[in-house]
Amino acid sequence: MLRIYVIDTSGKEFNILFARENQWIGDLSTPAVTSFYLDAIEKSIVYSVSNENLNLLTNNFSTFVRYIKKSYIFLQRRLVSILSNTAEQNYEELVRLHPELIQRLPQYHISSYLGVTPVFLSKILSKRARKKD
Amino acid sequence: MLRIYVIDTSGKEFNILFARENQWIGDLSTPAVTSFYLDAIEKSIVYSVSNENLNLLTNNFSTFVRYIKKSYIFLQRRLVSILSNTAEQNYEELVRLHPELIQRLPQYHISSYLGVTPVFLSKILSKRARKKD
DNA sequence: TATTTTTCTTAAACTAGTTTATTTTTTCTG
DNA sequence: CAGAAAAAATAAACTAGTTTAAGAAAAATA
Repeated sequence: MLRIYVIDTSGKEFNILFARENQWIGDLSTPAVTSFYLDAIEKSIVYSVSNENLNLLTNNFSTFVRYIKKSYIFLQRRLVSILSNTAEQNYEELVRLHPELIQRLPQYHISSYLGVTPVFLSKILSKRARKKD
Repeated sequence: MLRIYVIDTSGKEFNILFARENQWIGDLSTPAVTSFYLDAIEKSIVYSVSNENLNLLTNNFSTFVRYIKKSYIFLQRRLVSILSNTAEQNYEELVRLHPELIQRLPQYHISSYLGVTPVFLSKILSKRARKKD
């Protein structure tokens, strides 16, 4: 399992994207704009595509177009969620759409993905647990 | 000038993207996922591309790839800003990167873009004004 | 220009989320 | 399996952002 994250000016990390088996992950922006870091959360076998080969793909096939279109939609959806929902709602959505991530990732990676502190996610979870009684 | 926005479950609008003269705007997601609305903020002349023609572009040329790549990077950057900055910092960034939007749009469209209430943006502005004395 | 409508500001009480510190639980390592 | 290290929970004091409501300013319209 891999993740892409950024570090903001205050040194805090934010997870942007996770990748599981057989998934593509990458960053299309030029390094100048923002620094994205790629990190293996679990032991992984990774194949990489050189920039030249990526350009060949880009120019000749619609695979890349489909990939980036999908990524775009995913990102857009995430932006909308983060703009319009509370962290609690976003957590529920994550449980609903990607339960396997919650099983597999340590809590602090989830909180970083949701854009809240680990402490606050823990609060959300204990509230959730109380509710289920 | 155009905008694309969503309406969340509680009926609140969030601006996702603005388009000025000679810019492309659109939504790639299928209607099933989320409803995006397109709205002209000022009197505009708009040209549209049919889905079939868009597919032709997509398959044969790299124009579309460049466009979507750029959009993706823009969106990603916005997500990072919203995750890691306060609304005040995001406003300053908007002033720095897109001052023309601030001139041109009513304040409530800006606040909706930043993901805060108009009331809170007004607070930010008055604080800013006090600082400049 | 007077009037109506829309946008913006201000204030006060509230809720969501942060920070820091301490304790408990879980996981890793010898 | 004991001890160390890492992750998670809890609490308390704080800050960022919301909500509601009322008034002021600006823009549109007659």
